[in-house]
Amino acid sequence: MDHIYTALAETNVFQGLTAGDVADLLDGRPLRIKEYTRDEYVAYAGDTCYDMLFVIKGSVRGEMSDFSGKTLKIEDIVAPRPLAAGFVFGKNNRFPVNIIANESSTILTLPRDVLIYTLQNSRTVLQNYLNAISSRTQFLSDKIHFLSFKTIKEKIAYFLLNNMPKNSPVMVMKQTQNELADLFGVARPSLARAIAELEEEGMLRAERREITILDKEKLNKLLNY
Amino acid sequence: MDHIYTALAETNVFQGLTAGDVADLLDGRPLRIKEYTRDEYVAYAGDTCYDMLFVIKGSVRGEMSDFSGKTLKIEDIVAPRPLAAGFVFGKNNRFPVNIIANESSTILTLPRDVLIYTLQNSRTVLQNYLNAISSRTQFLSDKIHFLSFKTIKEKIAYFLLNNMPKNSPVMVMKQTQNELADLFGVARPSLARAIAELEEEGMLRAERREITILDKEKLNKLLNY
DNA sequence: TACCGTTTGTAACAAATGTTACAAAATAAA
DNA sequence: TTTATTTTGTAACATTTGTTACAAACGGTA
Repeated sequence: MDHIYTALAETNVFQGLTAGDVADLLDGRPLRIKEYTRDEYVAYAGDTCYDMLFVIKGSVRGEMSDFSGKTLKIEDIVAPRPLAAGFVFGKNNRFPVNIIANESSTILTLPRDVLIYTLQNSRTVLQNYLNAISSRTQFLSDKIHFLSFKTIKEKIAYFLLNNMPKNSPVMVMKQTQNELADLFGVARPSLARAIAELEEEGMLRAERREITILDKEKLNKLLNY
Repeated sequence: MDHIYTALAETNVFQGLTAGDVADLLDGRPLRIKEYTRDEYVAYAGDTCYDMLFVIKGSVRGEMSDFSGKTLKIEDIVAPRPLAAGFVFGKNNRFPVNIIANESSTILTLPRDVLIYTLQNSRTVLQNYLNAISSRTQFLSDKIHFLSFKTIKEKIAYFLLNNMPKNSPVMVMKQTQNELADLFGVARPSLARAIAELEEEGMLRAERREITILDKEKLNKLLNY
């Protein structure tokens, strides 16, 4: 069991506690541990989420699927990390995605009751847990804000204004144009064209990954309809 | 103070407790109560959110604003309701929107410490709070899923399949086409055209607010690229 | 250096959506 | 009922984005 507690202590939910602290907190509580082989389903989208899951070993992926089966999008979750922390409670506490093992993996199941017990008995874990799901809310909230921009130019403006270094108008992109296009949910040539247009309009100068902001005010105005 | 506790007991976070229970829980804790007049700012977007707020009386609105000021979108929050529950904790615990009073309103401030104390001392409140922010996560998650559909037809298909009555293929829309178009983030005539096309393709029959699903399978397929 | 795979810039054309406008139908009000 | 207002259906046209294709520029490697 020791390696389990050690792995848990490394997750964001138990950070600040030692493996020993975790062992004391959870000692005697009904935990389930299960091994999964490659491509085995850990949970199905729509399943009610009664327990909090932790990836103790290996990695799993979340696949968003739809009304008749085929997969859409993927997120990888590598040990040690909690899984679907935001879906244990709430009105519609169901997995939003299929969870599938990428390799042989170990999943720890922490029943909801045990989680509540733990949250009430460790102020640290409570804080961590609240931070974890709140961060998720904030991340999603930002994402929606971003998605609410209609045109590609607006998305670029928002992205640049948020990621620009503070001192200099020059920034070097970490991503390729292809990765950016995926992030924006647009086609790569469309992104290139939009950048070229912003360039023509004098707002920036772009040369491969290096972008220089020339007119910050004008970029701002793009975002205010 | 009594009416304060009564109002709190009516919020989702304190549901299941009587006003007396709430009074006992919070007795002696440092709560701040402040009155706001119409159009007064309660909080600015970007402000760090140290406390949990409750609208005790009146109503406020959240306005999303951008890099140079003008407002974009609005959500109304009517008493009694908590405000920004998901933004008290987390990495980026800042208000995502400006909060402005719609009328003369009363706001109760519950400092983060008091909130944590309360969560640890009332299992009911802990459960309620977790449910509240988890529901928010789930709501946002659904919203993103919805926004991830590219075409208007896909959005319609998703909306119909999710809101259709279980027994009958006929549904009567609660919203006008205009409201639906806003919800989908598209122009109203574009929505009407998309509905007409789905009709031509034999998936449904639409007559004003009454929509009959004719080919559920075909609608499904739209969502799987 | 020469070679090869990746990334970027660009163009022509197709598809989807927005914009504007207007008339018919439904609904509400007088 | 008549009248006014809202909602819906539709069309023509503009704008934006996607698709496909290809060449130039870049980066790594033999």
